[in-house]
Amino acid sequence: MFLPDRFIKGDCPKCGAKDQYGDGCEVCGANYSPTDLKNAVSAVSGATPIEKESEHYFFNLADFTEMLRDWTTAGHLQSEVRNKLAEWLEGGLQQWDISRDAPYFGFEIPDAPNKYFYVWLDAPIGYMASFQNLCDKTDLKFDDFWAKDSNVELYHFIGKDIIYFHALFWPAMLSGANFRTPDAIFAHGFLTVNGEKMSKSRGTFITARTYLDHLNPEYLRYYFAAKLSNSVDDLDLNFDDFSQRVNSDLVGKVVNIASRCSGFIRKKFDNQLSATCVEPELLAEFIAANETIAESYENREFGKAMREIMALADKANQYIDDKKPWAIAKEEGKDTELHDVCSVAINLFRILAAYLKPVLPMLTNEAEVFLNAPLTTWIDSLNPLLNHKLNDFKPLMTRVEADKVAAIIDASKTDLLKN
RNA sequence: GGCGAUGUAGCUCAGUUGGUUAGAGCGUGGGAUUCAUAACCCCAAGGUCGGUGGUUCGACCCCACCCAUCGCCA
Repeated sequence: MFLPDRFIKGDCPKCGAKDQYGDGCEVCGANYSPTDLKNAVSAVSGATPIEKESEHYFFNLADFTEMLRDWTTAGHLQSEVRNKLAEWLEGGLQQWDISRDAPYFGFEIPDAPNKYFYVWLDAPIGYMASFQNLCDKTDLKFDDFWAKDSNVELYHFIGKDIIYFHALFWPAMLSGANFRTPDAIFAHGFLTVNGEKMSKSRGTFITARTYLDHLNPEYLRYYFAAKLSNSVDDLDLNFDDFSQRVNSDLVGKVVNIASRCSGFIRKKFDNQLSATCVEPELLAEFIAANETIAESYENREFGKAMREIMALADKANQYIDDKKPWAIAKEEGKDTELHDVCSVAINLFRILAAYLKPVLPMLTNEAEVFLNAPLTTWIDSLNPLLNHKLNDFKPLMTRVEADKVAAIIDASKTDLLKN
């Protein structure tokens, strides 16, 4: 394989320091070419590199300097990303080597035997190809989305390691080919596990498949949402925090609201909600929150959205605690009050379920069954369920169990041995 | 090595244009309660806001340098 400078290590040709990279010596500060290194080896395989002469194809990125300077500073990028790209632009854009010699994978370059397109040239084009494939099967029109004058919104969600390909080369490629450019590139950080990089040897390299074999995906969806912001910060999956957070927020708070009131509704009122809403102000407050929650979602401040929703869940539990339906139930002639209080709580739960739907579709489906009412729209006006028949409540979500988490880690270690 | 970021309570994270005693959730300790999947409610402890200088009447916030961590280097 082709070895970039830093994948070649060896002894400094000037001071003889060992284990130096191919571009410069960290001991004496000398700069040199990787071919000057003594006792050079591949940092990847340890093999001795050989020199080959090869013709390469280049993308003349510098031709797009002005276009990129405008595009990268026009609100399409996060500020951290913009700063990073400014570095490249200031240093002057170099030609981008877009060919690789066989053996390589992907697409062979036409009329250039044994030469292939560099993977990051064709990978984003694959987005368009996939979409064309979809267009072929539906009524969608490719040009409506990708033509220069398209006003459809186009976003890419990527990891921070591939920012350059999507925020620098990709807009230049699209521009050069006379296609529209993305409205925005959203970069996320990396996922760490228990504060460390995922490591196969430590058994912390966890695949989605392994996770799914043991735990409900909604746990992870919520945990990620609760910790995600619109920055490129890394995100840590801390299993202790994960279990506590999910159990506390989803089971202890949100589901608990329905759980603790549904029994009264079922036993005393045959699962029929009250015909009147006795707390219109409280419900209005919950509904008013839809604006800030929606704004947080829109801004990709998912953690903020989850905090806002959980604050409402706390408020709902406080309301129940304040009214004490279990005490009301023991008093003669207070059935109406009991009915009203529990019905308010169920309606509060419904609003929370609607807010959580983007993150927890399965839980929301279960809630819809229980509520016997669809949550197909964003709740932004007062429209409580009144005189409405519920289905019997059954546990909407069970707690994260410690042995399941341990099983994931064990399975991850076992998977490693198999490979 | 160059560059970009990150560093706030035991854990995970918020802190809007610098402005009184720095916040939340979880965890911990205490209390209350028993409707609820030992859940919920109330109270409390706990932080030299990575370090050192600087700017300012005033800095978690601005500047410089340093340390640690992460990433990128076509």
